[in-house]
Amino acid sequence: MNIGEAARVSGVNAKLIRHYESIGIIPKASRSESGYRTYTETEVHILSFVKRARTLGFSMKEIKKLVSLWRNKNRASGEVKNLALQHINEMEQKIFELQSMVQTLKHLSKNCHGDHRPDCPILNDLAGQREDL
Amino acid sequence: MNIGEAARVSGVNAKLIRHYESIGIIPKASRSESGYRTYTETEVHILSFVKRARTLGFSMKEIKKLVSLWRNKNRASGEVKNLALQHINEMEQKIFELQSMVQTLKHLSKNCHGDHRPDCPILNDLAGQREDL
DNA sequence: TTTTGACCTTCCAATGATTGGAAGCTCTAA
DNA sequence: TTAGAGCTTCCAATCATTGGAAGGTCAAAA
Repeated sequence: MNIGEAARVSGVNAKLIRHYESIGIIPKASRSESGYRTYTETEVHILSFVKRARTLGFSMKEIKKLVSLWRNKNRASGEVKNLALQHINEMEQKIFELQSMVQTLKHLSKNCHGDHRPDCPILNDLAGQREDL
Repeated sequence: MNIGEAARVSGVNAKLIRHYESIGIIPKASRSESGYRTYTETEVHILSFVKRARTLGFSMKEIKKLVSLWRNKNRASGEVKNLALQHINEMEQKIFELQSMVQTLKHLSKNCHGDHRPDCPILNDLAGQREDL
């Protein structure tokens, strides 16, 4: 299987597959006589694994760890769980921050006429003139 | 006021102030005889404005727009409001995505022993073996 | 007066994840 | 044989920020 087909099957585009290989996320692909990368089902499986982990918001650093844990038959589930729990915490923190920003901006927007008039509570806030919240 | 003091007052570090100047977010600072950047209250005010907008999650591109709207006395509030509303939508979308990831990962973690045993639902999911959700 | 140390300057590189393009080689089908 | 799709490598850009190196400037202490 060439890189193009591996990309189609795994859902990770060819450019990214080469990149993942270059930074050591996935093992180096074997090559055909002419130098083309060739992939087996196992390797495409790893690519799908990476794709899924990205969908779940893991960083490439974390994914590197997860892939190695997965490839290690004697892995302990504790390490994986810790990684997941830590990742959940980070995401929940991020959600909290975003919610706080949304709340502030919604409030400011509600009080902004949003027409041709120049007075704008949003700009006023940014300029340091806070209104009561 | 030198860049160091401007950084202290505005809360934007010196390195970043130079960077903001170089990409045109803030106007070029005037210089002392020896070439040091000098800042007035007005310029520090702009820096605080940028800082606050970053806190609210605006991109530098959006902030560039906001700064120019702010500096333009004849600005219409409509444009600012649209920018804010669009930004709110993007953040809410991001929150939704994060919440979905958290939900999935929490479920998988709950069913993971998290000990020395090798069986791990999190890895199983990543490897493509979805359990019922 | 010299020296120390804090502060300033510019420039270049790295981060993280991905995307883009250029230049060139290989394969397949017409 | 040639067109074009697919592959190769390498280098650069994105975004916002941080880091370091190499060197000039300023104020106060020795």
